[in-house]
Amino acid sequence: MLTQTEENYLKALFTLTETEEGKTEAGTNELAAVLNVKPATANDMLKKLKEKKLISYEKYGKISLMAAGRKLAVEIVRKHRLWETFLYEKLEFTWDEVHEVAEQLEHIHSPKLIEKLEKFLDYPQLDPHGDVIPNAKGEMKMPVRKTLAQLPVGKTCKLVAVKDNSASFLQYVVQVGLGLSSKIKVVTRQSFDGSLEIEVNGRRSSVSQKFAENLYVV
Amino acid sequence: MLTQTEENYLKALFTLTETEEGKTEAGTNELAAVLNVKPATANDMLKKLKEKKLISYEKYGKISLMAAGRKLAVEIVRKHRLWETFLYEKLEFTWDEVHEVAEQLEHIHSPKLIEKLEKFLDYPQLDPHGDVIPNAKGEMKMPVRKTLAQLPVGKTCKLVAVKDNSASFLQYVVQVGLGLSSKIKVVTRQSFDGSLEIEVNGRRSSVSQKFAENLYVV
DNA sequence: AAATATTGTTAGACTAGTCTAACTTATTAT
DNA sequence: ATAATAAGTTAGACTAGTCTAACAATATTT
Repeated sequence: MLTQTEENYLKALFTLTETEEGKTEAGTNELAAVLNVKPATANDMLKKLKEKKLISYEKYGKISLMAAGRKLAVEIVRKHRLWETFLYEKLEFTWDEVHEVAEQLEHIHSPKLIEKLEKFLDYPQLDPHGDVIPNAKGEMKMPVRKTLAQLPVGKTCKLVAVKDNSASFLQYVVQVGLGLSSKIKVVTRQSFDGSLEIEVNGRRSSVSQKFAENLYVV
Repeated sequence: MLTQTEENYLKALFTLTETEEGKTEAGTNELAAVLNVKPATANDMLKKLKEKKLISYEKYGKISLMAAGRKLAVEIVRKHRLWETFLYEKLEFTWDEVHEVAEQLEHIHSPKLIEKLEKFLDYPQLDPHGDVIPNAKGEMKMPVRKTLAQLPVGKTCKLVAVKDNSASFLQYVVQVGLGLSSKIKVVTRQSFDGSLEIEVNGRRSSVSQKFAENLYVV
């Protein structure tokens, strides 16, 4: 069985190599940065994970997950997102509070617990941030997602997810009056810089293109 | 903040010094035994916990919890019992399955999580084994508890807790047709050895005095 | 009270995970 | 194509938690 630390490395590699489109490899420094450790530390762990045949990696080369490693990583992501859903839906946690606690809960080992939790939550498809929850087989059906930046002027849409899950971004989102399932209307778009004027619950705000690109809508 | 290991030592000391009536101290070997480590290991940790002023302990002397250590221990017991209640009541875990998973969940650090979980469970007083759940202030109101062995012949009672929480005992309990809240009628008692004939859901069984002493009833 | 048994302690070693500091390889820019 | 920069690696050290083996103190038995 893996240690929590090993699990964290696999999860980080998963998000690093599968979140950004087309990317399938990561580097030592990059990995160390997201895990808040020094490159030397990450390097040691990479050797260990290679030894266990969970990643493929050669000295001075790029890192990628092997099938067994990816499977374990997906399992951890699944647990993380199910716990986030539990905290949000059953325990009244807010959007930006769930992540930190789920970081701990994702390391609880008990297949039965996750099965039962998923059932209790009635087999949710998306977590509170709108990210896909892998099913028990490790499959993630990726919905095609559109960002607010792509929506034509005049149209109304519903917020289903955010791309950036940092607490600072989430707090900004809340500040603009947005939450999951909020209705958003695009009032105007500046062709100069792509910034938008939007309307949420009758309240108008002006947001940058970058902001709009971080909001997934349907 | 304490490590999981430190938390486990405090919890073990708590159960060792407060579960048995009148006992307020423990020894190194005894502690090591319940934690499944060698006495040498426990000895190292005792020095560390003493350093942190969580226990009182002198070389070759007995061990007892100091106020700060006891408070932390109670907090862990509280978390353990709330999680057991959650697993049993919400996730359909059985009586004998909850403990193992709760051993992991009790180490999640988040005051808000425990507050909300307690509220979600509607402030339960007893866990699935009938043990008292300490409240947020760390108070445990100990109910006076009667065992089945003390019940007069002819009386009917309800099972609220068991003294021995070992999986083997719990499985035996289930075998006799008993569960939490089961109604039990004492049909006969042998004055020779204190053994009882009991009736549960119309089904009669004969049980030893020792068995009956491990069942708390109201 | 001496012998024996139990209980507790110490010293030294090991693993996992981390660090710093020095070094090597690869990439980029002039 | 060489110098500068970035990325990656190694060696050695540290902490936490564990072990074994040897030793010391305390308790028990005869």
